[in-house]
Amino acid sequence: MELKRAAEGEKGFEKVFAFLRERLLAGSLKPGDRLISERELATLLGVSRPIVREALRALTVLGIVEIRDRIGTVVTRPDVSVLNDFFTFALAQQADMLDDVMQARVAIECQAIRLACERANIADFERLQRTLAKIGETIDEADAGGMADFEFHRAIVVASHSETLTVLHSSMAGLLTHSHRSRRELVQAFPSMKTYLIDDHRRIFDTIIARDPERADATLRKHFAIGDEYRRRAVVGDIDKTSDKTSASR
Amino acid sequence: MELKRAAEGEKGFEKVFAFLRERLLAGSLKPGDRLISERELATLLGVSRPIVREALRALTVLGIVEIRDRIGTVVTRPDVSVLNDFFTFALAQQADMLDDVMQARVAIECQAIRLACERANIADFERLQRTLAKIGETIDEADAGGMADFEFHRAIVVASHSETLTVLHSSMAGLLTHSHRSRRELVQAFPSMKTYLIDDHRRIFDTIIARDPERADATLRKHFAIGDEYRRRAVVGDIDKTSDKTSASR
DNA sequence: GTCTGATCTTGGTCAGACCAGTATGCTAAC
DNA sequence: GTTAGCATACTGGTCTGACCAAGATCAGAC
Repeated sequence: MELKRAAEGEKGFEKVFAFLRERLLAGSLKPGDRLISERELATLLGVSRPIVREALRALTVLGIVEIRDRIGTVVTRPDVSVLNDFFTFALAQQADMLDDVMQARVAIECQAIRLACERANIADFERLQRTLAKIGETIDEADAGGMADFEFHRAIVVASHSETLTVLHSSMAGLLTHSHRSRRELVQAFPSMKTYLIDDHRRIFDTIIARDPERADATLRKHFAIGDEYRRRAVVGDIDKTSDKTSASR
Repeated sequence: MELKRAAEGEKGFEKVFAFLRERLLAGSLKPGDRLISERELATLLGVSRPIVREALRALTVLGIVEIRDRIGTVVTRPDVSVLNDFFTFALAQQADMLDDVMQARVAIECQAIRLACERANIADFERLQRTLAKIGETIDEADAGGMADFEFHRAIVVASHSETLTVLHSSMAGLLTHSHRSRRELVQAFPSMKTYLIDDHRRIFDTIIARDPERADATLRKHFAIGDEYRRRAVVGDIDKTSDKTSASR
């Protein structure tokens, strides 16, 4: 009695969701397809329209389907925003997870740069070149600089031509931009950092151009390690001249 | 009559969802908290109950909230299953994504093993030891063997003591178990694989014991590469003696 | 003090209705 | 014959009000 999985014992929402999931997974519903109307779906499955809407809304947040006002519901290509939403919520409730996410970010990027070495094309190189130049131009600006930094790293991931890696990386973007920005705020504190930021990114770029996965990975990893070191030094109070900067943004 | 169209431009579902998201992200709604009833929420936000249910259902599939029948809606700790669902759907519609996910898996695990070298404790070592032994014991069984293989790799990630990495890794678990299993089916085809499976995992284990991140990463990476190679060879028809095995499971 | 049952509340669901635009087809004008 | 125009049948978006089943609660009986 407790498990009525046998028949169509599922009730309401589950029934509709299962019905749609089945078609989706089986492939009889492919991206671009238009679902039958909510009303039809309701009568077809013997449930009310609000229930159907619940199921459709569920699929919407999963990025599988898109409800278009007055048009209909269409199957979409799986979207990134789901992971984005999830991480946003998940991290909001566990702030200590930020350091953890950084680790995941390192993981993603190091793998991405390996793939980038193999798969990057001219367009990717150009994008990397552009973003690299941007880093040099915005070296003295916290916001723009942080953005440029992020764009460069994103370009690496994009160059991996891996949808999954890109998705994972961008889903952490929101959290990472902050770290990029705060790193830039340290530039004024550590003059040496200016060199580090420019040269290091340049070195990373070179490894991709050279298509040397091992060296790319190692260089990128070192890049992160040095960044950590700077941040650590800042935390322990190695800064004196720009204490206003750091305190202001915290 | 149309109250609040002016203020909160969002309509219906968006309004409720935004309202809840705000509280969730701000932290005023923490895991374990019970939300106000659907009816109250409806009147509070000036929408109908079905709309509120849509929003709650959306949060449910995101694993942020749990609707308990006749009890209420409570905030839960973000769950991995969302990612699982997502990948399942995403994969069904883009089969080529599997290879992509494998790359992400490699990324996660290689980062995890590095952390594991630093952070693994006695309990982690014991778990690794246990799962390693299991691999040897179940070397001739496809199902149990695949499971043991997976458990070992999971133990590595767990030993990294990184929540995020663990979450990401297990979210791909559903897909990976299949790959683990199919790999095991190749054991009969390639006698040499038996050695590969046992010795290679042993080597990986040793690197963690030695707390040598670089070697661990490299060894694990090579492990995956060899696995890929076996799979590639199987695909191109390098198997002759056990064609029944492979055709049966496909 | 404990047990029991009525009542309140909660989620789960339904039916029917209205609105606002879209899509379509049919008519009427050119 | 072609096309401009409009009526109509859709679609999603939403609301109202209602009923059910079962957990939660508390008053009253024992």
